[in-house]
Amino acid sequence: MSSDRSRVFEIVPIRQVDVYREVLAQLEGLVRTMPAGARLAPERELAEQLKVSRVSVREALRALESMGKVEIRRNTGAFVLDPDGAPPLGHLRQGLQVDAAFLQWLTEARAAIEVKVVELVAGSAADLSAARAVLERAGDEARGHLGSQGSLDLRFEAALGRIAGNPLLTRMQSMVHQLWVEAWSEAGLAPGEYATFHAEHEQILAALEAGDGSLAVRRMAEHVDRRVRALPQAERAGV
Amino acid sequence: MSSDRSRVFEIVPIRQVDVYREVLAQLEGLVRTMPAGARLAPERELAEQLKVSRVSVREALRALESMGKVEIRRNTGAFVLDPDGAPPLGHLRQGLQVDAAFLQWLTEARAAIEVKVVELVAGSAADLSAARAVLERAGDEARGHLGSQGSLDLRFEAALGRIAGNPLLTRMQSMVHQLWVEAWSEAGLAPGEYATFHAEHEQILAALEAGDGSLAVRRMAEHVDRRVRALPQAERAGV
DNA sequence: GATGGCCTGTGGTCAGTCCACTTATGATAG
DNA sequence: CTATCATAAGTGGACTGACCACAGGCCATC
Repeated sequence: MSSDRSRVFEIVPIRQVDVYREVLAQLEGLVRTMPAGARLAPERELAEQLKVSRVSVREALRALESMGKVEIRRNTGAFVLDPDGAPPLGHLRQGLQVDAAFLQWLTEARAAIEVKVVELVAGSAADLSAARAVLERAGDEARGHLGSQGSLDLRFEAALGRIAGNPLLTRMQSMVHQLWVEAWSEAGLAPGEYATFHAEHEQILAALEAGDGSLAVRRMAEHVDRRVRALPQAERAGV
Repeated sequence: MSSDRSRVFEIVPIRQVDVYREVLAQLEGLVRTMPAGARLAPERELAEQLKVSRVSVREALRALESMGKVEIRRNTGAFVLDPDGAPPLGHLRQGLQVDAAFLQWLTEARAAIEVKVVELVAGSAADLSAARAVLERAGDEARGHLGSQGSLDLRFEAALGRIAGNPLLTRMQSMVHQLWVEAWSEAGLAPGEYATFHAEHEQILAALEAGDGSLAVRRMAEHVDRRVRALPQAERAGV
């Protein structure tokens, strides 16, 4: 063969690019430069600027949407979502049904996150007033109209998450919280009496405010763990 | 007006359903019943069965794809993905660039997960031989050709994750690991000498095998934490 | 048995069209 | 002047029908 010549003519595989992937990449970059809530250009305009068909733009937008990066509102446009908002859970939930085992797993995952959050907050000497405010307000709401019962429990912990100042952890916390709400409602179980949670939250925050980090960590661990033990026996069978 | 009649004819808002959403929901259900690796019906066929256009099917498939539930191979078909495989990270990474702060956050998140994993394994008296096997093999590979250096570190922990038996935690661990690999390579830093990691892993596993859970937990916490302290000074500035 | 051409199935892409709804505009009635 | 209600423009949702490029199997040829 002419293997000597192959030194001169470099043979290189031709990479096959999907148009919609290219569009997706560009739109991802575009979204990154835009503030949350901003509106993207209309599909037709994007298609024209990118010199592709509307179909390709739409497919890319669909992908962006299910990645949780934009929200597409009919007849209105595509809007950039807050990265710290509700995350997409499809992958985490895939193939898992809400039974007693799932609630157990979810509790363990939640414990992992929340305990770390408390640990970080304790070690940072950060301003706790935001958490204090949330806790007070949740208490008031619970004593008044007991409307939004379930999520009250999580708001305090979300506040701590923000204080911890770790966006990665905050987002993972947000996933777990969302799963938590969905799972308990799907299982048809009440998450429990908020009054109890409130007292426990109060103790956790008190420990943090007193500067006793390890006590706060221990209390949070117990706080989350108490949920599993409170599961009805009937549900435990369905593993 | 004839407000008295409105008692008889119940007026109810017409819910606006997006076809592609409906298709997505059905395909999600379909995928759930199929084993990983199985192939979905061709787009044209799905479209015909669902009585919708191919466009709508394609948009739903795009969404499924970016949710990490299926893989679409050109000219070949859509295949069901393993839920415990590589998860989509788009949302977690959105808006965050890989700098020293990010590596710090990532380490904290990883610590949260790994410590919980060890805790669960310690409390379950499960069979540790799989972890032992991975550890030995990684050691051999490291001593031989030092090809796949970085990920060796994570394989042992992934094995522990599987042993822990919490799919939710396993998937979150998988996300963190994938982020870890990407981040270190993007930052252009070597994750470190595997020999050191191996020794630490050995100690963790030894503690588990000896039944000393709290010691194993402590060692894993230190193991992960050591990474942050090892960050080059130059990188620390770029917060 | 190996090679190379051919056919079919399949995903990728496009242009063009129509529809339903949101929003803003502006005319009209009070 | 205010309030109300048609009207028109803008926009996402959906469909049709077509064409392309490639993977994989089939088959005749060498």
